[in-house]
Amino acid sequence: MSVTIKKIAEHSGMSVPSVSQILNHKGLYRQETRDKVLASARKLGYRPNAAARSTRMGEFGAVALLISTDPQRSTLPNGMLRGILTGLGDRDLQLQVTMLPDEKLTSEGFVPRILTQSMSDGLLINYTDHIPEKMIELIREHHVPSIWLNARLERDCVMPDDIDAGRRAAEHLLAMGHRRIVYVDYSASGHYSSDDRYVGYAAAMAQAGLAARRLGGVDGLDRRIAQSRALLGEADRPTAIVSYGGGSSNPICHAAVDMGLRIPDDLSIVHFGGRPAVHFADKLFTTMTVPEEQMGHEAVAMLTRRITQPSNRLDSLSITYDFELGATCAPPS
Amino acid sequence: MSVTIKKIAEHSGMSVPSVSQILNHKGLYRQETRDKVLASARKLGYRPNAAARSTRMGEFGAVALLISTDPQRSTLPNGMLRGILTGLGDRDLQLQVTMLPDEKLTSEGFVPRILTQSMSDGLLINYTDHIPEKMIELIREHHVPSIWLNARLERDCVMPDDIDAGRRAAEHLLAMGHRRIVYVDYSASGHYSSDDRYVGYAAAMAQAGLAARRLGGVDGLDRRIAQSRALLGEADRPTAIVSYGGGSSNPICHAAVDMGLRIPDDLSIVHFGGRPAVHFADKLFTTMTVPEEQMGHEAVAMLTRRITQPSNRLDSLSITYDFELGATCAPPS
DNA sequence: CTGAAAGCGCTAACAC
DNA sequence: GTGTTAGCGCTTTCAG
Repeated sequence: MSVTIKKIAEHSGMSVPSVSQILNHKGLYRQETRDKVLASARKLGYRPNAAARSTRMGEFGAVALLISTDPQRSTLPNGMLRGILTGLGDRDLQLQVTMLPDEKLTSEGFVPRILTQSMSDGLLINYTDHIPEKMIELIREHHVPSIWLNARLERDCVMPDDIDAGRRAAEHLLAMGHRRIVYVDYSASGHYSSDDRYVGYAAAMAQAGLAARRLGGVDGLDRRIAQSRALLGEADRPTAIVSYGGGSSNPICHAAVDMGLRIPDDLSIVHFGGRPAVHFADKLFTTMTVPEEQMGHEAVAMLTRRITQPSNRLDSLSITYDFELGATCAPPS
Repeated sequence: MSVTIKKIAEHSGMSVPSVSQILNHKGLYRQETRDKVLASARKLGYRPNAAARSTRMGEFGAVALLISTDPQRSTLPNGMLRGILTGLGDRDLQLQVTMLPDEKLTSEGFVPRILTQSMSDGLLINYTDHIPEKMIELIREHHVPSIWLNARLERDCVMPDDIDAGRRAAEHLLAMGHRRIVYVDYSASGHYSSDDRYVGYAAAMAQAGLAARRLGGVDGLDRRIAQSRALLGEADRPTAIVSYGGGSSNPICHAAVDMGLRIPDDLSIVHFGGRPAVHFADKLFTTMTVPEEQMGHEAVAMLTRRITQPSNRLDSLSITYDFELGATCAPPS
């Protein structure tokens, strides 16, 4: 059926090992013989069998990306995917993608094949949700080099620097002269970034001698708008918002517009988000942009280091956010 | 280094093939022996080597997903990924993801390994951009079962039914009593869906004895808003819009709000989009939702059929959009 | 310069 | 019931 080295050997009148050598640019063969073999290979449409090669070489030439099953949220940020794919491409590695069941739906004890078999040279684990303890144990036992993304671990982990980002977001507004700045977070994920961004924001506020304040914890768009409206209706209403993300900015913006407050003239907003940055009406949000692509890239770099030196655990890497200047911030009126 | 069947054989005092048989629940061995072998396997932490198994079996247990490199747009719709991943999971297949260079950046003639080597049992090709002719040729020559997504081919292809969706979007508005309905499309992708959605819309308009009208072809958010504003400022301004997608709805909505037109009271909008549906202010867009997950699922089903019966080319599959009733449509005032 | 021999980890067929 | 033999496609080593 398929074209093997053996067929090329027969076709070109050479031995199997010779063909292998020539196809891999090894050995000291006459140019004439090389050409003959290469011609046969091309003519027959030869494609090396990766599995056989892996078997022989003892490596797979592939790494796996484990993502959690989350019906709602974006499970695989495209920037990160791009970063990973280009990073792997440079090293001639393939990417295998597997969904990891999260804590809730692990009832039936399903374990993905990637953890029960040996089929990749390393693991990239995008830890956005709650992976069952059992899975984490399995990953440990697997003894395959692993790098975690978006987790908060001492070693072998790549994460965005949310504290720094929170601080810089607040500092941007403080530098413009804002004093009453509130942190709004309507996400309900429980991810550590929620707290970290607040911590950074609060640190900047403290340094400026100002009180920090955090809003959120309300479910449903209507109730979020109502809460935002209450905030903006206060006597000493805030002049600026640090918003956890798009889902938090929307209720705030809608409430503001509804109350006749203009953005950015009457209310400034900095928020966090992925690429590409989003708009509010015709205005680009001033955004602390998650360095997704770079995270993917760095994760691959770390993983390949761990693959070549399996014993060396690596210090985790914090990646700073990009700051994207939009049109949703102005000095307070 | 790693635990092989051979080590289990030594540890349990059995032969290599016997261990293999027992691990694969084959042969007629005594329960006692089975237990002995399984115990050894567990104790040593055995993980079957997938590459060796593939070599022996002549199949890879994996399919590849080819996506195009597009820095801007979402290259891998998450719904589709989910559909593919769950579909493959049911058949115990792995997913390999590869980026395919698009027409423009193929100058250097880079060919991904997935096309030069034999390393998957089939290909899923998400054809959103312009893949170089040379790549398509290579895919043909590869002789590996392939299914195309989002392309418009007679065979071996899964696509959403854009014509039907365009028609249904218009019909929804017509049924509410709208007569002046305009199709707005600010996408610049040149994807066939642009035209197909219009064709469906136009067909519904024609059937109602009304004139179809198409707006778009303008670049930059400001100019789009300006054009939208002009449209809504006309004497016989439209009372409803069928919008190609979020990027087209935004300028329209912004212009409407700015001109004091309320949505949906003064202007109704139906648009096309992925999941989850998006909001305009506090209102969910009435949306024709791309059946991403189902497309992924069906594509896998078709691909596995082609893998088991390689000669049988399959008729392409059109998948109907889901209709999601939002709050952006109302009868004309 | 080239080919014979050996082996990667695994499985199918067939002895005994 | 279990072990022997053979072989998947490929690469490495080494003899000639």
